[in-house]
Amino acid sequence: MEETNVLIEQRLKKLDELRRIGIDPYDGQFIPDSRTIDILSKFKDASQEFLENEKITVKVAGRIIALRDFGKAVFAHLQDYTSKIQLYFRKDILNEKFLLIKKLDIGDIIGVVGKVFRTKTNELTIEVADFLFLSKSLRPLPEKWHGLRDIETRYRQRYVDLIVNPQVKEIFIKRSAIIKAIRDFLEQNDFIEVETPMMHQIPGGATAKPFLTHHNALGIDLYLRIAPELYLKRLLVGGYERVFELNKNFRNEGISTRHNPEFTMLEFYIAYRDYIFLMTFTEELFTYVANRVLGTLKIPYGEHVIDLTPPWKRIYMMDALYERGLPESIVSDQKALLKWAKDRGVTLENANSIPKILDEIFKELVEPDLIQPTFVIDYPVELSPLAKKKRDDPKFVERFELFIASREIANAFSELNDPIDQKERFLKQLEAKSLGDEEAHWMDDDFIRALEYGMPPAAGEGIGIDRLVMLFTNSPSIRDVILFPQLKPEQP
RNA sequence: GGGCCGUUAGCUCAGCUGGUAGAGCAGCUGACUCUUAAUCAGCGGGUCGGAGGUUCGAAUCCUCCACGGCUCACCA
Repeated sequence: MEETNVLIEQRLKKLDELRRIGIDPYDGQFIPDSRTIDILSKFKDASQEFLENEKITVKVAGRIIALRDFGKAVFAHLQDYTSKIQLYFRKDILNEKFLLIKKLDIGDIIGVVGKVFRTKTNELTIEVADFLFLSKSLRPLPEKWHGLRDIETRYRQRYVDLIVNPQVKEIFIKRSAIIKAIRDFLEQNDFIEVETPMMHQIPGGATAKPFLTHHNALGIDLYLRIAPELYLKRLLVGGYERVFELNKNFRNEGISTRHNPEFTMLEFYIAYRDYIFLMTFTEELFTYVANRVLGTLKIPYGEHVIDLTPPWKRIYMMDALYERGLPESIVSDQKALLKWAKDRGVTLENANSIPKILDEIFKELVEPDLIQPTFVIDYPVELSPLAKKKRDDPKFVERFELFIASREIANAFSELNDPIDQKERFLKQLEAKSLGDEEAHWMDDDFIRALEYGMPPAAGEGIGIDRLVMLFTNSPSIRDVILFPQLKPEQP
């Protein structure tokens, strides 16, 4: 990027002038002893008299974000990771070093040594006794009131967004806290965290289109994983009874406010439990995280207030459909079902079977109303090739999806551990694949082999972490909770 | 992929039915030792997203393209 403009040239000139008098503004060594937020809170109530007597000297480092020049005195604001504090430079204190302030720009990173005092307007300020260039900024920052608004620039140059939009920085701090809380909760419940392959020879564990890559030395194609599920279940076979993995999945599909091609997923598996157990466990997990990160169970999201107080609503998928007026008498009559759905404006492009039609009806007529946390229970077996069938109704599986604010946040089921049933389900998926269903599951012979050694009965769940963070930070787009969302290249 | 909207100075934005580009902030020069949207005086800064077209004349109208946003479709 060879772009130059007057502003950059002026800064390059200052850099050159500094170097000519023997100052390399990238070569500074400085270890701060205070963070701005600690100074501000420690002396929050200290009077100017007290500060005058105590002569408290601090060392802080950070970025200059405002400069006000008065000739023989200069005010500035310095921002570090925690907050920002005012600096006061005086010619009669800094003497010849005061001239260096002419080379200082908004955006520069400096280290400062000085005394804490209060200005006439009562603002805690550092009277600078000495300062050091730590990094010269060559590009101008966005202006101070409007900041950086342009969404494209905010995503492409997130570093600038983070410098000038403090609320953006807060979101990612919160994201980190959420993930830490999840890990702590699972570890308190005797789970261990594992890492399974991200490069799969057979992409499995979800219905989705994978990314394809190639390993040169092995001479084979590999797929970026669409889910870790089948590997985590192999670990159940191996004897781990509580495992989780919290990391990226990759799906070669559309990008939207709810989809990024790489996204973060929590999957966890627990032996000797079923999906009913997981509903309560999920309520506990969410309330633990919400209490720790937000300090409340009532969280604002868009125009709604989501109440995470358990127990959450539970409804059978089919009952939800009947509640919307679907006549029970037509659910096994594909033609009648199609007509009923079409009459209500449901789009049915790929719905070529009864379960898929039901799924479409559900998405269009039920999901939008699922604002408060709701477990939707028991799905048609065809939609869930890795879940255990219901004992009393083999057309359905023991599965729930958790919806909050009309979004699917979690998906869980009692895991299918019957190798013969699993093999048949895979064969059915292969059939669908041969009929053109690009996203049907692949046969995974090694996974069948693992099940043949015996997998304990278990329950497993996946939680979309990005969507969870969206919910907890009141963010309308997934790009607001992913530091570097995927975009098309800038230059063609 | 479809529809709608957007792209003008480093940033935030004006720019009417077509007449050759503006403001604020930021920057530069100068004044100013308690300001905080500092103030005052002066100055510089543009491939108007790109390419074609219409026109005497295009930031403005038309076409195509690129990128982005929202939305629908697709999709956990």
